[in-house]
Amino acid sequence: MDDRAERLVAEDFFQALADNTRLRCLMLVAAHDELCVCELVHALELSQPKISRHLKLLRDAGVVDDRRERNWVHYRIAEELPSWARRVIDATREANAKCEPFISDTQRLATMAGRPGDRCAS
Amino acid sequence: MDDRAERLVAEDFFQALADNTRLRCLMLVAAHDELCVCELVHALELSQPKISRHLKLLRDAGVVDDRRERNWVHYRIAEELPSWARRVIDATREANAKCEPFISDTQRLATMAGRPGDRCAS
DNA sequence: TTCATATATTCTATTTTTCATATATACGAA
DNA sequence: TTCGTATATATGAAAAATAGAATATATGAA
Repeated sequence: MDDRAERLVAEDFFQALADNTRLRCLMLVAAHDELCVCELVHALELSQPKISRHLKLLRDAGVVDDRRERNWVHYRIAEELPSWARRVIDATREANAKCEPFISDTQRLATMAGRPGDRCAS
Repeated sequence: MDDRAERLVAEDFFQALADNTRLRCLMLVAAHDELCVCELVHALELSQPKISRHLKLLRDAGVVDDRRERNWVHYRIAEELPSWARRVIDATREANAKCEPFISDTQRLATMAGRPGDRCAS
């Protein structure tokens, strides 16, 4: 009956960002257009179930979209994300990309071998 | 020994915003330069201890400053707040000011009688 | 079908957060 | 000092979030 998208509630959005694992995932995803779970697992050096659980929360909050391609599930910033929320993510990234743990996350991702698609380092 | 200000950690900042009571306080404070506790209690229609507890959390996170004047304690957005965090708050306010519960909060504040300083309605 | 890889989910314990209530403190006036 | 107003804190219970470990599902290849 009511198929319009729910509006993004600010409290829910900030709740989704209020965890370091989710923030680290989001910063990487925002910087790379699209990343799959195994890339995040490698970059953050955390267990796969932990990454997966937090990605689900981000997806349920409407912050990211997922796309399956063969065995991989690729995550990206949700297209439907309101522009204000997008601006929040961008401002956060600009200010924090040069701080830990985001520097190291980015570096580990960049040097990861065997990435899916054409995202290999060498 | 080390008197530099701690850098604002993104996770802590978003954690501070991840609660409706704190968001409602913050949206009002950001829109009004300075508000005291009793104004927030009136506008949000919540108990004084509850407001006070959440304001303390915002203050400890470095998001707001407080200033005592006679019996009243006035809260404002922290001067030291990094610009990226300020942009986050502004983007949130621009997008959400016309949504509930922020509309009603603003209205109740505007019609509140006996406000301190020269902030009376009539 | 079976296997291997990639990802998701369930379970249970632990930690963290939030709340209402009661009490305490700070300040100014009398 | 005592009172009244404004604000802060302490306590204990309830609710929510997070975690690791084990298990389940999905896809494609053999």
